[in-house]
Amino acid sequence: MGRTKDERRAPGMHDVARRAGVSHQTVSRVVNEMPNVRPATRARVLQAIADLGYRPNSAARALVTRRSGTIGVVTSGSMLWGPSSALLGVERAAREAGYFVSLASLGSDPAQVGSTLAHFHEQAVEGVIVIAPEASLQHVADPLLTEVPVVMIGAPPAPDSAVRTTSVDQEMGGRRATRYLIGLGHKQIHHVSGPLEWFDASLRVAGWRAELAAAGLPDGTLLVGDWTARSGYAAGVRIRELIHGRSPQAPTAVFAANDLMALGVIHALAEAGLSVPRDVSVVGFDDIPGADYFTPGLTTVRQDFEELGRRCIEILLEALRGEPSIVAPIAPQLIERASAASPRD
Amino acid sequence: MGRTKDERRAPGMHDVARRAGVSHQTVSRVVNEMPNVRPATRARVLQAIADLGYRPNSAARALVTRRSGTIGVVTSGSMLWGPSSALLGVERAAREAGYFVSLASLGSDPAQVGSTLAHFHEQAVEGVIVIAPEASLQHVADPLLTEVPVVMIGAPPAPDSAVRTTSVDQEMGGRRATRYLIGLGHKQIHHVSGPLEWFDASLRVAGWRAELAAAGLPDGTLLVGDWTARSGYAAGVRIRELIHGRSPQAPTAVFAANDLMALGVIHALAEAGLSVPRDVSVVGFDDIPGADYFTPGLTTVRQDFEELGRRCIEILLEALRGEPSIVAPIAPQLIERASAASPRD
DNA sequence: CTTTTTTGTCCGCAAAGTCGC
DNA sequence: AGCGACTTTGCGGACAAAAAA
Repeated sequence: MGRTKDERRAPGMHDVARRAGVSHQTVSRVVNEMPNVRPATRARVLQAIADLGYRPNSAARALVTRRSGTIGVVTSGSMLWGPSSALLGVERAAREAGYFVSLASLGSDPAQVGSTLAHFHEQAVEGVIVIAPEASLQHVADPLLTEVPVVMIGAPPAPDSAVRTTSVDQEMGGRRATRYLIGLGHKQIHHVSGPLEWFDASLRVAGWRAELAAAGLPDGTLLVGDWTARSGYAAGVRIRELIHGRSPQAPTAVFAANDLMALGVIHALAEAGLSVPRDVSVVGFDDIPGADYFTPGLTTVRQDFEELGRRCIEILLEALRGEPSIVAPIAPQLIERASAASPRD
Repeated sequence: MGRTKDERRAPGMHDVARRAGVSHQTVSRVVNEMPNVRPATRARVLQAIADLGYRPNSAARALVTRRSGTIGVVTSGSMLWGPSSALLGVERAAREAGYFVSLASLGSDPAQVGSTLAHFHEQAVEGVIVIAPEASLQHVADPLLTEVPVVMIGAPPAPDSAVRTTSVDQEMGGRRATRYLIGLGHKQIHHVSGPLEWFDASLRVAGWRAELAAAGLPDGTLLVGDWTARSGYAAGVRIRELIHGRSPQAPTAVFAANDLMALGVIHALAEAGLSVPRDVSVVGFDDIPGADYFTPGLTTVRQDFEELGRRCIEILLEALRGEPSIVAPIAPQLIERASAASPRD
């Protein structure tokens, strides 16, 4: 019921075979680029395929090969700049590799996690990529692990787990941002981090700490935010209070774990008459669109999500072939703009 | 080859049938909730399904039903806030409706369009949603139209085409922004638009014009940008020149077609010592994350993408059922913040 | 004994694999 | 080497057979 019956069915191998005067088997061989087909025959088949506009039916193929040709991508529900860019990169790379991409976003509801996996399982995805770098989600895909390889973006490598990972080197990002500020002469560098359950967040914290220690500087104050500009603003308010109170802990520079929070920090400082970078330097993370036109233009750390996506697929393919993967995290890049400068005193 | 052979195959209907002491057909009936199965039998089957952890094989089902249970979503390659939010909304709604979502992004390469559609065709998607509201892409999905319904987000309804559309009412958005500025007492209101090939862009222009006309105000100047902060900055530079030149066309307010461009405009103005909103009021569009912490907080027009996604799927389902759709565009909402105020003089 | 459930058999779907010629 | 016949995959549909009413 439903469909009009007169829609002529798409041609099948059989139709192609008849038209080319061969058996459907031979068509299969041609399509799958198997050897042992005479060039002349191959040409005839190819011609017939072109004539009929034949397209292999992926359902049938999936049925018999037990491979769906699709990979599942799980994203956390929040469409922040990072995750959505990573998604795009993954999609591109996947399609280039000839895979379909099935998307599923994750609500916070844990029941949804189960249904999402069931979803993928049902669809017989050949691999899963998780773009949800929260520690709490580290194991979302584990139930599928016995069946298909899982690659998780942004999670730390876990040698004991079969989950493969890849990421931009967040710690290095944190180090680069911090080192840059140190290089400018800053000695009190605070950090506004993301939620510490996010790997990215805690790694950036680690990088910040490590670099301070390496330079022999005292620890700065850690202010924990939640990636939003609002939380950055709240941190900024605390920072400006420290400064106005001439606290010994008043920073001359702030490293924010993403650009949105950096924006909030700058806003809070500006509101109190503090100028960036004259009074306080600020470095962000991500290089979101528009960061170059914040006031002032934001010095930040950029991640190459295209590359991340590509590498992610690469690793997944390696896993599918049963090969090991070389895991070299991607180096992020510091983008110098106007929000950081040498301290005044 | 490839897989280790000892992985025990997933149970099939047949296994379930044996375990429940019925035929595989009965299992099918239970699974598909067909009538004419005795409750006792149904229970036995259900039990067997649970015991074996049986999951219907979607490839086989797709093969025989000729329905894949997936819908294809095409997005333009740019992961701006709008499109990616819409994508998320669509995905949520689709999965709630029991569909898989297959994602394909579009490069600018027209050849890619073809391969994308082939991709979807191959996968036998049951419907396609296009999130690529550029006029140039209006017909990307046409080749598929004879086969499956297509819903296009943000395109104007085309009664002659089988493509269904839904959108946030962009013209109304443009009107609301403009009316708000008029209400504040502005008489020279310029507009920084997106590329006019984008429906959203030209509709916002239309709304701006219409509202100016309705208020009996002269046309403002139209500056065409490309959605980026950089282009907004360029427009801002022209605007500040007008103001400093005391041109009769100097605006007291600017309506930017997205927040990023508004950011650029503000940046250009601030650079020249012009204060927003004291010297010039600015209204944006989208309410991107962080817009509330721009300096000043950006007055903007917000679109409900969740709702958009939901409605999109709704329409697609209606199309699938052969029902007509009521197309009521979604009303966007003006968010008042600090970037617009009454003009000084 | 007829009618109405309920259940099972056979076939098709569109491709791929094995073997044999 | 180059090709075709037969079988397999997991599931749903049409119809028929069996069971219940």
